Amino acid sequence: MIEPLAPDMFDEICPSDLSPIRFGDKWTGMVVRCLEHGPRRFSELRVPLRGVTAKVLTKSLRTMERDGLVRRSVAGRQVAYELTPLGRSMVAPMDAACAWAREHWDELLDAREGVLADR
Amino acid sequence: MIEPLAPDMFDEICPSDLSPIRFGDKWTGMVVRCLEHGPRRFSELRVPLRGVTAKVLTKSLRTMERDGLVRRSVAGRQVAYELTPLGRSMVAPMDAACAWAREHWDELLDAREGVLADR
DNA sequence: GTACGTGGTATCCGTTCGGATACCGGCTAC
DNA sequence: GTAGCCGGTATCCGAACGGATACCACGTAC
Repeated sequence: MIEPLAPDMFDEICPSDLSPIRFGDKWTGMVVRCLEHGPRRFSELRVPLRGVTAKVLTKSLRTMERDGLVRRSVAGRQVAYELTPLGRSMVAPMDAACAWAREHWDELLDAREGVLADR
Repeated sequence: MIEPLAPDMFDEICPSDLSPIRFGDKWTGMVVRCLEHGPRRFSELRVPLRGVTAKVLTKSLRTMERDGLVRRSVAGRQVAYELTPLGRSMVAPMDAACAWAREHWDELLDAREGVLADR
């Protein structure tokens, strides 16, 4: 999930992949979490989102902009991204999804481990 | 979204594609809705899920089974699928997601139309 | 026996996704 | 002037996704 379940929510081995619930593309959820408490610059987003390349992050942000989730603003030569009201409104269902994942963590894990054990 | 927003939730032009929130793969959400009120057979699932080919539906169901969302049971030569408790528990966050989509319908639509108008 | 329904599998295909790598113009610090 | 940061773009790539089509074994209805 998107909310910090592990000490580092953006950890490579962040188990959030286990949750079948996804918001937008691979990075959308994490971008929303990054912008939740205020605008961030492009390079500020890249730091917590370890491993994302500029191209992929750009594409995610452009899609989010198209969908009305973020607003891109150029001030001088600073580029900042911030959530729109619509983007901010997504935090609630995201929290619900995170709560569900946390609550059913063991079941999710068991299902996968059962499969792993089968091999 | 997955909940009936349009008269026919499984309509080809069902606007649920607009919602950025997805549960599992393309058909997972609709399968959950189909199984919400009891077990269904393979061919019973294919009817409301117009357009899904056997291969794709099978793959979705297998994945859902692997993830502990559905149980597949063979009785005689009847094959039935039903939600597990975990699968059933996904209905709540799905409802939350549907409520969000319904609530922000116009904004979602406006964002896309803005793009369409640009062309 | 033969046509049909059930619950699939096998093969092929085009598109999309996400990433790797290289490169770029504009500006700043030194 | 030249090295570096910022915010990207361009190109290429492999994997996954979703669909089309053909085929199949099994059982039943007629």
